Amino acid sequence: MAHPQLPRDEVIDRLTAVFRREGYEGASLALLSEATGLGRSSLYHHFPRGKDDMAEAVMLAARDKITALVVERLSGPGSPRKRLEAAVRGWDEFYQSGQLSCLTELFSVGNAKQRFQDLLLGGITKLRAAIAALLVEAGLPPEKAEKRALDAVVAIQGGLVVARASGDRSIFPSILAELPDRLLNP
Amino acid sequence: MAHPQLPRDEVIDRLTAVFRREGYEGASLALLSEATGLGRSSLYHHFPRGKDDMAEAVMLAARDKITALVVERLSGPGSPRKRLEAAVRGWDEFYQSGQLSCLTELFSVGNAKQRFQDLLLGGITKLRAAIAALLVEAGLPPEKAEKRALDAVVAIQGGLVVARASGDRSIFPSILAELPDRLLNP
DNA sequence: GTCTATAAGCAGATAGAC
DNA sequence: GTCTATCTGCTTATAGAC
Repeated sequence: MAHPQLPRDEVIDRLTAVFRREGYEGASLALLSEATGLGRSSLYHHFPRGKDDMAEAVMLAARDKITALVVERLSGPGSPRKRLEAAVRGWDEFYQSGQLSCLTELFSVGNAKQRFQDLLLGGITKLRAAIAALLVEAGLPPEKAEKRALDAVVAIQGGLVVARASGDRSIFPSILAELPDRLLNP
Repeated sequence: MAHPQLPRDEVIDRLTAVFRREGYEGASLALLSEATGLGRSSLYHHFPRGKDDMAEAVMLAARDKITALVVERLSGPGSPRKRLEAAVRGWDEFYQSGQLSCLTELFSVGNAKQRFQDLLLGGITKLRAAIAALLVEAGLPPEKAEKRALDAVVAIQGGLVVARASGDRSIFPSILAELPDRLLNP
């Protein structure tokens, strides 16, 4: 493999798959190298500070993706229910129906926690805010909207954990399907 | 430290703390040795297959603890609400109000996943069954009871993830506090 | 049951050729 | 932009003294 010129986005996608499967500590340079088809030194060329830089790039790309697939749909045009349903499809796509684990989870353990806590907190905060704003617009009192927004984030994260630990692929889609009614119910 | 004769249960508690903080891959023998005050070789004396054996002992001890603190309380004497409230106190104690992460989460990633998936699945299944049985006894139709039992497990796991990622200590206790009403409501 | 010493291998990381 | 070769330190694991 001489000059494959794999585009950066594709490289980051493959790195993301490894971090999701193995966790931060488990994602060794050997695995990351194998997944991308790049030698270690090539990885260091693209990510000078090594694994740290790769993890950061993965986190930023995930944030952008969840912003496009979920957050922007929540605050886009259309009725609150339609927007919520669009966001639900976005979550399903982002987590591939629960088969993929969440980086939030994996990057909040051990060494990775200290480095990425700010990013994690920011991501969760924005997501909660976008859901709450939609629910207020749908007519819920602000306090109730905040509470349900947190419930939604908790249900999604918990759904991913339980789905993975149970090996049951139906759990996550079923949680997502119930989300609109559960949130919008008066 | 010559012959401290630390009881096995205490050793396992200290190992548990490391696995919870660092994850399976992040829990190195150096950290495990430091936490227990035992040299590497002493650890191998107690756990001949090394880290694998330690992790297994930690998982089995956690299963026993959650059985005593939660599952047995759910199926114990008293009204369903009282039993549920007792179980909620058990969860709070087991997770120290959400400050501790769940082994379910940490052991369902990478290498650890293959080795411990059976244990994880068994634990979640028993917990779901115990909650569902209590809800049926409280008058809910079986299907609804099953669904709410899953919701409860999801809320707890998700609450731990979100609490840790947010660094907000109030989230987990607040989820626990709402659980009885949320589950028993007709 | 604990310790010291050590082995063998893999981790992350770097230098320099092409 | 990729490669090969190499380095240092840490990883798991074992042998054997006390």
